[in-house]
Amino acid sequence: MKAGNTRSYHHGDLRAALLSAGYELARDGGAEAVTLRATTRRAGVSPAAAYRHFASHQELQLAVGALAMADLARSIETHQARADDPGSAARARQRLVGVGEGYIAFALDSPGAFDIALSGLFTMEHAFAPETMGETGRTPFELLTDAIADLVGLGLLPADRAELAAITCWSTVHGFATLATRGPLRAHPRPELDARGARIVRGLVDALLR
Amino acid sequence: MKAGNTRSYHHGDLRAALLSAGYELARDGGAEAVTLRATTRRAGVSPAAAYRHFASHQELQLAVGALAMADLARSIETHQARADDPGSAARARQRLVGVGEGYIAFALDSPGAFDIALSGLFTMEHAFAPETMGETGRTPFELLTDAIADLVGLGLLPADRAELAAITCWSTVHGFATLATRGPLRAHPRPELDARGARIVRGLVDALLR
DNA sequence: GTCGGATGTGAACAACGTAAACATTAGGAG
DNA sequence: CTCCTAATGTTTACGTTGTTCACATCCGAC
Repeated sequence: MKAGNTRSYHHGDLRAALLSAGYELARDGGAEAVTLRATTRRAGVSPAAAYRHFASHQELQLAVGALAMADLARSIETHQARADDPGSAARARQRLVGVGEGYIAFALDSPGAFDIALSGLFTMEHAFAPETMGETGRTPFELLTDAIADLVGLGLLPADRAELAAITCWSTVHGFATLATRGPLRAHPRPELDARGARIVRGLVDALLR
Repeated sequence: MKAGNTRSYHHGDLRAALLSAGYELARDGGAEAVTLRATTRRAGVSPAAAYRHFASHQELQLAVGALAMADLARSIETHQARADDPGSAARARQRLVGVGEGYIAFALDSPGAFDIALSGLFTMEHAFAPETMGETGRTPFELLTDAIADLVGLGLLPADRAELAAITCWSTVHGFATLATRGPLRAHPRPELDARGARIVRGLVDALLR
């Protein structure tokens, strides 16, 4: 079958088409909008067809969430790349700041994608899944632990506080992103949220590296 | 009609019965379990009856969430009361620590209730709603801002950093509670989560009051 | 006592997730 | 090339959900 011929009985790569359709639905509408029927409808296929590629509706949502998670990784990587200072200490610090900035920026830029990436029941295994990796081949969680490990390696953070620091960073940034997208802060204007997010991230990293 | 006579056509106080039934469903099962039909079923009433007291399914969930929010306020108040030190500075500090501890303890003790309290689309108006107040007549959000205001009044926190401190505290605690109940940390044993939560809260308050 | 507004019921509808039986096609074995 | 099988998509159906509308019942004010 020729790729792009949507008329034929078989689709060719329906799994990818469903993921793409689901991601579009998630972008405006969040996880709730990624219904099995709406997704198959958008892919021009009958509802039951999805069951040849996903065991259930939840698995479809999880797979779409993985797409979003990969975009989250890319957002983090972009913000990490902005290391003006080539010094290794400042660089390591910027790597951690970039995790927070990229996390928050992604949530504010595409709240629907952020929603489906994090709303689902992602477990700790999910934290290392290849399909959630960014350009550098690392998942969002790995980018965080890498940044922390670098700081420990440079003696900027005591090793026995590394794990707690990682959880604290993740908690703060995730909490702020949630409050700013789904929570009571979601009505606030975007520039204000950007400024607040930046101050929170820098303030937290400052506090941890002391 | 006599109260408690469930046989009569009219219920007496169906609104309260629905809220109570919905809260029970939420306690095991989270917000997702609070379906309109399940709630009316448990109250021994037809599905459509709910529409005499709530405009929609979402409003029912929101009202049940308010019940949970009030319990959250009570949990915070309980933890705030543990101020061993009568000194006013240590007391103010404990008020803030109590917010974090009570928040996390509530989430870990009754994740279903925590879910419906925070998952819904609560806006900033909701943050002051009377039905979400605890014993002291203050909502969770007010308990947080009160604690911060006290610290400012005692000169322990610069006034211009009060708002940012409030958002940071909320973000961190909310993020940790989310990660520990719905997120990747949910499999971890309870005592470990308690210890981590306590360390995060104390560490954060220490960092802020410097 | 009667009547009106408030409150609960019943039946119906569209949308959803899911399963089972059936239709169509791709791709390898001969 | 042909044929067969496994993979993939369709159809139909079922139960559940939120919601609406016409109807039934009851409380309380007059």
